[in-house]
Amino acid sequence: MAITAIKGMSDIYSPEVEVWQQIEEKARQLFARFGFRELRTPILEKTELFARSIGEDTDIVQKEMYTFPDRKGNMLTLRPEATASIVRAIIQHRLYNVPTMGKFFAIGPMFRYERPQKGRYRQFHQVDAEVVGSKEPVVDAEVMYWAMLFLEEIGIRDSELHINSLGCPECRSPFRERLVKYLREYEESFCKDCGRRIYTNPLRVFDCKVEKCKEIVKGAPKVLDSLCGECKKHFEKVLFFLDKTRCTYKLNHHLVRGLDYYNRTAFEIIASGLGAQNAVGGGGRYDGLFKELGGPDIPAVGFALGIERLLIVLKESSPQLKIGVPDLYMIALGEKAQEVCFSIAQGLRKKEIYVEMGYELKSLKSQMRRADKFGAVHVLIIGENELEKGIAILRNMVTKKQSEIALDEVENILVERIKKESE
RNA sequence: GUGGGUGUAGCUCAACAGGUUAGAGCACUGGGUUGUGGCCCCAGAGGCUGUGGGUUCGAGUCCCAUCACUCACCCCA
Repeated sequence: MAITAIKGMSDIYSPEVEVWQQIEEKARQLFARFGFRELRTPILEKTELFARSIGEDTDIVQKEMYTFPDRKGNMLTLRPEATASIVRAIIQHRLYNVPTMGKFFAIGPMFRYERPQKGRYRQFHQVDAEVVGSKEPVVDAEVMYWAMLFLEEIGIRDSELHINSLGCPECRSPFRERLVKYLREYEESFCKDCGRRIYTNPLRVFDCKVEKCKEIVKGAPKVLDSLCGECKKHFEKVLFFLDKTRCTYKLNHHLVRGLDYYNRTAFEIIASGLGAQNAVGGGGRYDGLFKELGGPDIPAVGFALGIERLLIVLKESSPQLKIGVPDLYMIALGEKAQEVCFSIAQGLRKKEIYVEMGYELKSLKSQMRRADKFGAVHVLIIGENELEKGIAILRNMVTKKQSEIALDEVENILVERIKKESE
């Protein structure tokens, strides 16, 4: 049995990889317009970092991390998300003191040990953004706007922005108590999972898919009604600025995030076609995380988009993009001709022209077929006859017109012609 | 970790209720007069039917196990 890739981890190759490149390129461009700087961190970190930031009791830490000892016995973990590493790096290098910084982005692989399914893989990739140093609601709105604009620019139109506020530690715990009290009254009626959730993570009961649970939850106290004055004001301003961006959004008081570090603003971007996982991205504010990780008390907001999920959504709507069509396809008939072809090809490539050539000395017919498969418009043919006359034949595959070009002028003429066409 | 579905050619799939050399389309290679592509025609190559057992005179087909893929649950991007 041949060796295959690890479960849940895939090879990305053409033509799909070109879509990846496009998405990444687009993200970089858009980040630049907003003043984000790239921050590349190692994909491996000390396990403790994730345990402390994501939360010891979360599923991610409990059962989804790729954790193993290195040769010295130190426990290491492949990052399951980007925020923790970025915050760690910012603290470590005191990047919060650099006045021109504060907006960071990262693009790269994340790892979670889960059973793969549609839109969920063990190695997956995220576009991640973090803004640190401001507690202002404008920032929350701007970050969400970035995400929505990005989706629009890569061609995803029918996505929904869901938003909620989780409050701060002060208003969250009284709310939690009230919620648990309410849920307990119906304890018997809940599904098995929710019965457990009441004690492990009561907020999660909100997004249970079981009908009877949904019914009960309708009457439950809402987070938004329990916010303290400050949190309420913050949330209202976030919505105010969001309105200014003309992004449409939905208040979703059932929205809960799975990581411990979130407070106040929480949001998710939902799109169809993803199967059971309907979120292409999500994020929120995490004002306490820096302090938690031993840094100064700095507020921050961020989010992540799953590239694989973006691709799934895109696949349904966008047409296949045409890629890699050579500017010129060169055909050589015979060894002598191949020698000439070879040097012309390299010369043209040096002048930034995409040249393909047939490396096998096959019949003209077979080489023409290959040229056609590449979709080449211009084909240059050199055989024994041409060599004798010191020329090459240039055929336009669309018009079917052929012309002769002197061999020693081939490079210049082609460069000129092809560059002119591509303008 | 739990449950369902599926494994036949590079890809998409056939093969009545077990029965001869396991087929088709697309893709691939060559050819249709000597050196000209697409369309069409002809030919060719390509499979230990995921793997290992079992039942049977006989297994792609039935049974068991195992692996892989896939979907869903838990949870998340």
